[in-house]
Amino acid sequence: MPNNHRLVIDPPQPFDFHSTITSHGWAVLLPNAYNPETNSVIRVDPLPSGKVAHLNIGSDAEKSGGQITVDVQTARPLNQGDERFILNSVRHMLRLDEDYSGFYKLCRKKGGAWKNLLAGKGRMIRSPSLFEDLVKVICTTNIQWGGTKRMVGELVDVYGKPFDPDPALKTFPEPESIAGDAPEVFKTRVNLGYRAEYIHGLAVNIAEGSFSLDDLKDESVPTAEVRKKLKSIKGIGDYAAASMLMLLGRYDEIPVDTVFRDFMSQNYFDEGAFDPKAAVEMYADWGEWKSLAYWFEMLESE
DNA sequence: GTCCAGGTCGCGC
DNA sequence: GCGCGACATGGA
Repeated sequence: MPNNHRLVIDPPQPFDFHSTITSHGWAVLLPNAYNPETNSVIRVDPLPSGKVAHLNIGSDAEKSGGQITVDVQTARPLNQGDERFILNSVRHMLRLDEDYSGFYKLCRKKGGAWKNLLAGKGRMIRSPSLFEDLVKVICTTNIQWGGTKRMVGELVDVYGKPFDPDPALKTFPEPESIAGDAPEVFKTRVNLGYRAEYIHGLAVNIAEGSFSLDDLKDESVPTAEVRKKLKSIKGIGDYAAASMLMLLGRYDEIPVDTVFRDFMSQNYFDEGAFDPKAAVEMYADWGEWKSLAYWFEMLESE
């Protein structure tokens, strides 16, 4: 008999739940799933106690600003440590502790459509763990979105921990789980193409402790150093590093990829005249908020 | 069948 | 520091 438990979080103000979970594709990359009817994100996660939990992260209010609800389902009752872990995890995913006042200040100054962001937009959903975000970002390079979903889905299916009441639902793999297979075996169990050795290598390095994710999370470390550390990971180049920096809450660098090229070409350049340096330069006055400004300008224009 | 994707690597200059 | 081909895989 599964155990159900509801956790409630009061978000900071302003806060737009729907904008946060739909701010990019992460909400539909396994183990995440988006339920448009309830406007919630579902996901399965391992807990410190060893249990596996099914989370339904939603917001009770129709409008932004409402309480965040986390409906947790587990095979056996949660203990306090698990509960705290889930709350921290959701806070991290939704970036409830990130300060956007500097960004909003610039939006107010710019006026016009930028004011639409003041109602609590600007948050981009991320994964509970940096390993998951790194793997997912690597899986967005040199491939279409459908391919990203397939590869991430295979990883979850083969290396994730099943959720007892419904074993088809699985967690995102721990580095140890992937590192437990030899690289040759890993390659045959999931079809990741040339990315297989990048992801397996990263998992091994993290599992062995030779690559520390804590350095990346350290807010006192200058962005240039974090960037360098990110780029030392095989498979993480300029675009992926800039994307990871965004997920880490550092917005000084714009990820230049086909999405950026297409958006900028269409809106700011004559046919075929796109110039990446000039395009990036257009966001110079956003200072430490450049990539966030670009991203939400693009979302708002859709 | 052929092309190529939310790029990156490793090489040669 | 810059240009360029190779890169696995499966969907378009």
